[in-house]
Amino acid sequence: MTPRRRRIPDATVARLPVYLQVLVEQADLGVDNISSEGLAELAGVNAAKVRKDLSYLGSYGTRGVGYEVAYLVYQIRRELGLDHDWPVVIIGAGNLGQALAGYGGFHDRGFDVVGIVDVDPDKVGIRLGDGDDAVEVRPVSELPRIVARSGVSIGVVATPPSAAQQAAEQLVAAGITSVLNFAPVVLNVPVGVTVRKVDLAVELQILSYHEQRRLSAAAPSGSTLRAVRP
Amino acid sequence: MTPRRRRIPDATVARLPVYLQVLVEQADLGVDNISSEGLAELAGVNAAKVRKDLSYLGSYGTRGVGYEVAYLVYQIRRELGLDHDWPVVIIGAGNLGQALAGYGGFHDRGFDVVGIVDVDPDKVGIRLGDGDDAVEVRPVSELPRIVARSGVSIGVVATPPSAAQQAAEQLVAAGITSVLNFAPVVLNVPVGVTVRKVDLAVELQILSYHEQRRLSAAAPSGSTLRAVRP
DNA sequence: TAGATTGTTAATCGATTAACAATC
DNA sequence: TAGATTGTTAATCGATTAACAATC
Repeated sequence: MTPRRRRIPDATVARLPVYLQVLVEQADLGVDNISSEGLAELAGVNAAKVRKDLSYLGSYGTRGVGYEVAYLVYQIRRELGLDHDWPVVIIGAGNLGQALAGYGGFHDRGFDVVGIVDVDPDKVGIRLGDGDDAVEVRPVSELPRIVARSGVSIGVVATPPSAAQQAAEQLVAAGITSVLNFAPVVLNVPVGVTVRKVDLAVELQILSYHEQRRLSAAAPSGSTLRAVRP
Repeated sequence: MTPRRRRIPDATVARLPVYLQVLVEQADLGVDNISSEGLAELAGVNAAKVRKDLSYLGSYGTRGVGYEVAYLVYQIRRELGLDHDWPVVIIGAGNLGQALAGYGGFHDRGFDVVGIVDVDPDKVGIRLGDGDDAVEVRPVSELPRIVARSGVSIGVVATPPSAAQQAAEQLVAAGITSVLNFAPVVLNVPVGVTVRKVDLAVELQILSYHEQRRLSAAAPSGSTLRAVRP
């Protein structure tokens, strides 16, 4: 009854997809072996971190030689659960929802948008994406059926902020256990449901902070840009 | 010549926009004062963290009372450089670039898309967004002019992965100092340029990992879902 | 064997949290 | 004054990194 493998640190889990991406690229270039130093360089991290991260997966390298690219790709994919495709459902077919449904980057990396739903009857029926991967916007009432039919466990919230909490509840009620939230609100979900949040404006706000610092670093010390204290 | 303020930890900078979002919401609801406990609850973190984070900005609370919402909004905005709008330019007018240019969430939070460029002549001329904020796709050759005219310092890379590095170089050459990268590649930029990366598929991959764990936790110990070791 | 590179240990660093004196 | 809540200290935890023995 002991777990087969210790928990992998969050920080490592977040980097594994980056290593995977780099390794797949190298495999395509015909590279068979790579050292922690080489992988680190390409992934933009340091070599000790690469070795430590990979050591959580097991001892898959060869001392004096490095790591076999194809084998490492296989192991990282297996660890992340990427050895099979994942169906995904999107709730909210506005600007962003439509772009996500039509975004090839998901399908390319093993995620199939099997459904997109919206409350707005005017949006229902719109076809998004192309070829085999095209989906049609359906009413929210069909969410449970879509989830049940396709065995979806990952849902994407792409509604306006005011509708996001209800959307999340509808996803959870339909059986979704992982949520990717694009709405700028904090979602409340039952324990056991995993939420990740991507707030596009927040990313810009953080860049704004860095730009701001750059400006004040550049400003002369007697600058008029001084902070105002009450 | 000493810096007016110690550096704020990255983890804190990443949370400030969340506090800001919650505080603006509360201000709209007519709430004047909030305790670290209340803000923590709404932001989904713990109260000690809120107090520590806010303490990096200064001592803006009142013991026994809490924080004045409006004043905290003002201070966080000032710290993040959000006391004025920021112009933003997008390179790449595919699916994602078009969605970002038309995405109201940027403008709502103080970011103006002042230009979007693409190498594809077929894309040039497409109008995106609506009303005052509409922009027209322009050729990449106009990038330097757009940056110079609008004083843009933040650029968004929304090209396919194969074009992303060159796109980043064009942004930097045009004078951009902060880059938001949506392409699934590691960008190489000169020191001094800040890059943040948002990889939509990576977010799904991390959720995939959590789903995978959920499955193997649920599977009986003699399950056929056992990992294959060589 | 000599050279290279992993996997792991131990040191360091940074972030989180509990606890509480300060103070409204 | 009594109750509430901040701001800060100190303890804890987790992540990063350097260093090096193990080993190909």
